[in-house]
Amino acid sequence: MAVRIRTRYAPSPTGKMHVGNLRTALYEFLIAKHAGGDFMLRIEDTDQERFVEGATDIIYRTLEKAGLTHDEGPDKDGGYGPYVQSERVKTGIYMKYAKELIEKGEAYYCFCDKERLASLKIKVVEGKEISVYDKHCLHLSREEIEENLAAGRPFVIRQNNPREGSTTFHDELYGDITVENAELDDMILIKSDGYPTYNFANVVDDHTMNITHVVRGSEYISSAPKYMRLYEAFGWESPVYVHLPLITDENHKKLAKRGGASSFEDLMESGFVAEAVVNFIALLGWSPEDNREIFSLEELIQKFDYHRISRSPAVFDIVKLRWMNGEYLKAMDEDRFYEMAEPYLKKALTKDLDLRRIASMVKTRIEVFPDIMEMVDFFEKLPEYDVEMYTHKKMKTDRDSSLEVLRDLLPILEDQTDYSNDALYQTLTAYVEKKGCKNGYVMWPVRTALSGKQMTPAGATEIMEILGKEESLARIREGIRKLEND
RNA sequence: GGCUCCAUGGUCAAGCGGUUAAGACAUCGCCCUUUCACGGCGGUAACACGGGUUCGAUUCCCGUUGGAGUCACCA
Repeated sequence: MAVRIRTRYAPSPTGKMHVGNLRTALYEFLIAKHAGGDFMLRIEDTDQERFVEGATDIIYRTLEKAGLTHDEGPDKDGGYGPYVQSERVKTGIYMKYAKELIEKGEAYYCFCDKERLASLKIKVVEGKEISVYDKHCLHLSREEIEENLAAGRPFVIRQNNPREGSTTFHDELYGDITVENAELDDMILIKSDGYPTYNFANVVDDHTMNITHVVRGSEYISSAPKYMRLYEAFGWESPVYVHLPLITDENHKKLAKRGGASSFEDLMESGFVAEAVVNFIALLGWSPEDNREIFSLEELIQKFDYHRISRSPAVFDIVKLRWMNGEYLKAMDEDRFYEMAEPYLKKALTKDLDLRRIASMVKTRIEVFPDIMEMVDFFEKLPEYDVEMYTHKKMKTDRDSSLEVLRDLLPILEDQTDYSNDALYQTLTAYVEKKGCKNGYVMWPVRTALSGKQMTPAGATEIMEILGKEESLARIREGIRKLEND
């Protein structure tokens, strides 16, 4: 009988969700959904000091926006609750299991104070300090322990790891990883405030919540052997572990927890669409069998095979994300695109213009929404520009030729009454024909005078139609003046 | 520094003993065009190094080098 796959995303509410966390959540979601299993959300808030008000909401919002709907969580009871560790603490579950370990001799009370612990620290290199606990309190007699406890002295509970032998843990991607037990520090299971540490709570919760696949960043790989010691001590079966390669910045360093634009929220604010970001991070560390790159969430669920996850770290390349976002924008339906583009259009344009039309012109030319502003601002006001812009080698234009063309065209355009795109196009091409030159020879200077830009979302005549006769003529006159004064 | 992991173009990556070593982004060039963009076509660019194993290594093993992660009463 097949075991139902259960994965969990277990963030700690300490701020924004960076893309590494999001990818972990995505993969857990994908692994579960690919197999028709359950994806649950568990909030790991055992560190009250780092707890950030509102961070839990960010997690909910991000997951929702990314489409990673959880089957169980604080807001969706699936029978394994509570799903928030600070609430689980109240049930006494962690202390119960810690004491079970003490009974078995696999853990022990430790009453060492900060000073003693600090004295254990060794300086390594570049000011780095490490400390390995010396099992001092392991040797306390039963009477001493009782006495300390009765006196209300603060204590922690430590894991009692052997110093001989070695421990091997298996990772689905990295294979067997073996370390000497002497390397295993007696990590703290229960803190002096009564809360469990991340490591301990993780093991207890994953087991009691029936998690089958634990997916987490590879920064946790070095603590995994200690987990095996815990599973062994409890006599529990270990879930499948899948450690994910790191996502790094351009300097190949682990993405900072609150790095600049590396959080999902920041990316949204920068004008990316959620689907594109999800698609992009899915491909950071995983690749499908074929060469496709654009995937909807549904398609990812169908195609995702976690055995194809890479083992080497990946650089978060915002340039490629931008490209992919552009692909999503091009494929987006007009209504949704307009809805999302509107705020940017309104910020750049206060005149009474056909924003819907401008939006569709801009749609295939931008990568992220804020690109719109710079692309359309010339409709509002002719920007300062250099006369050098009239010179273009491929169009075979220069300042003199442009001046000539604009001078010729001015009276013609003054007489023109129909300022529709079609009519204007006819007028200009008629002039081109008379002159016996290429379209660009005429269009380039006209468009330059109208926009003051190298790049516009539309051609010369369409810009004129949108600008209207009066404004168009004013800009052409301005162009002539500029060229004359040069 | 100890331990662990990683190593194909600038970046993401396919490859899982025999290939002209894919593809994408970026970059460059050409074409198209009412400029740019879009689109189309093409170019430059990679198996870190040294030993093995093998008839044959990008691929398997070892070492070197390089990079990263980790070594908290943080997760």
